Amino acid sequence: MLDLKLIRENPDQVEAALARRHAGFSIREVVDIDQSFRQVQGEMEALNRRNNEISDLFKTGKVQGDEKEKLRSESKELKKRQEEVNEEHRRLEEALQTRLLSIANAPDPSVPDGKDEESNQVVHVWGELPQIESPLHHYELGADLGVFDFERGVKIAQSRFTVLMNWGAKLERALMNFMLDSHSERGYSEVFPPIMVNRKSLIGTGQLPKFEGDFFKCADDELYLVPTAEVPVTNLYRDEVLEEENLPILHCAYTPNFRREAGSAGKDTRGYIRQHQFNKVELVKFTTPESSEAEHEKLTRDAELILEALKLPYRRIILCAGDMGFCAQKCYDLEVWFPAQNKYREISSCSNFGDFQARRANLRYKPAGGGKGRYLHTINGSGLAIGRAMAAILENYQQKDGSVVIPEVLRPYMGGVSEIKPASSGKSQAVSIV
RNA sequence: GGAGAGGUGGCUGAGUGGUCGAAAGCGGCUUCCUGCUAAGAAGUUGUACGGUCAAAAGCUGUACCGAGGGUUCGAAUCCCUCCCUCUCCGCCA
Repeated sequence: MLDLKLIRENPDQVEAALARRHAGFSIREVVDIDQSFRQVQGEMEALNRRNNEISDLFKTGKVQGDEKEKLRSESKELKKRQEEVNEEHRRLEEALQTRLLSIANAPDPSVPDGKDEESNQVVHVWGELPQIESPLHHYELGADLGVFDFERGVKIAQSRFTVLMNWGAKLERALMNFMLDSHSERGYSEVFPPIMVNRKSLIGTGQLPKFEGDFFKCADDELYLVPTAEVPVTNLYRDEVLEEENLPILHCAYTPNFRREAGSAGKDTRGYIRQHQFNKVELVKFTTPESSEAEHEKLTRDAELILEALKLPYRRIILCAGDMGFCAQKCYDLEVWFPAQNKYREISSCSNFGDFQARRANLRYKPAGGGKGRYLHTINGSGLAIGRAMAAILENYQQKDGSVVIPEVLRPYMGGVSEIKPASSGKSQAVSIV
């Protein structure tokens, strides 16, 4: 949520910043509503004041006889008008609030211009692309290795649900543990939150009210399956005032994530990279405004270190203003190399939200030098999407015979197994080369 | 699921329909005092949104005692609805 005062005082500046998103966000309406809202509030307060005066007269016993009746009827009269004014006030407040909640964050000045992904810029590229002759897709390899069972996933749930079998299940778990351990060592404290959350939490991190149809919602309870650990973890401190000396707070969390993928029809229909349910380790930071930029860089770097440890070729791109998510003021995507697709695909998205989420979720801190609570800054990023990491490993580590080498850092998490092989029976086997 | 208790300021906790933004204690802040630590004394201390002001301070208005309604000139206090928390019982990994 943008600062209403900022909008009120610098409407043109805010409007210009939002225009960079090319998404039709306009604050003109907000400015108008705000103006009438404050006017009506003035009227409402005047009525209240008079009413308070009247009851004060009764209180001090200064009125008697006739006077009392007169005041009573005046008060009744006031009340009628109050009802109308209150109704208007309420209506305007709600309108203002929903408008404010539906306006995206203003892009940071360092974010490049552009309308869509065409204008995203490569920041740097890491790793050497593997030389593989006619590489197989991860889902082809995975089917032979017996690590994915796509058909049964559909049978027991729906399309875009996949069952991991055997070494697939183990690899997924290995990735999860490896990532959590790595981040813990780097100072992120681990959190394992609820994976169902209430509406307030989703409003706090910006998914609602604008993206209502994107999430799975329980029919009989006001609860949603989390689309990302960002939601429960960021909302941990909702409506709290933290101490500056405890900042920055760094958390890492594993959760499954659930997304309806509305609007993705036809995209990535094969394979494991766009699922309704997928696993992810998320990094979340709470910082002061002064340090958020540096912490954002560090967090992005922490995500990259996972890719480097797995020896997966990747590149970092900075999203242009038009391609950034709703809440972000600045965002880097990490893209990992998929040999069979012959391109880089997103595996992590690391965003600085400034005080946008903090304002929504009422996340504040008390400055060390004293003074009023200030909104803190929130930053988060995937560290990493586990399913995509697994798919990338299958493709990048594939051998001529259809076997797949396990990245070294994962072997301790896989019982020392260094390679998985397809078997004629269709069941995968593990071979220890060490 | 059944029965009961309760939601008040950063925390604990009192509160008779008006003098209650709300006692008291703790904590926080400021000052004083004792050579240090600790203790002691006095004062001060809610938030939001408006108005005034170049701005801050100050002053000032309104709202806020879980949420929303109702009764009343007037509600933390009475009534209704909802939400949440806790305890006991049942069920359960």
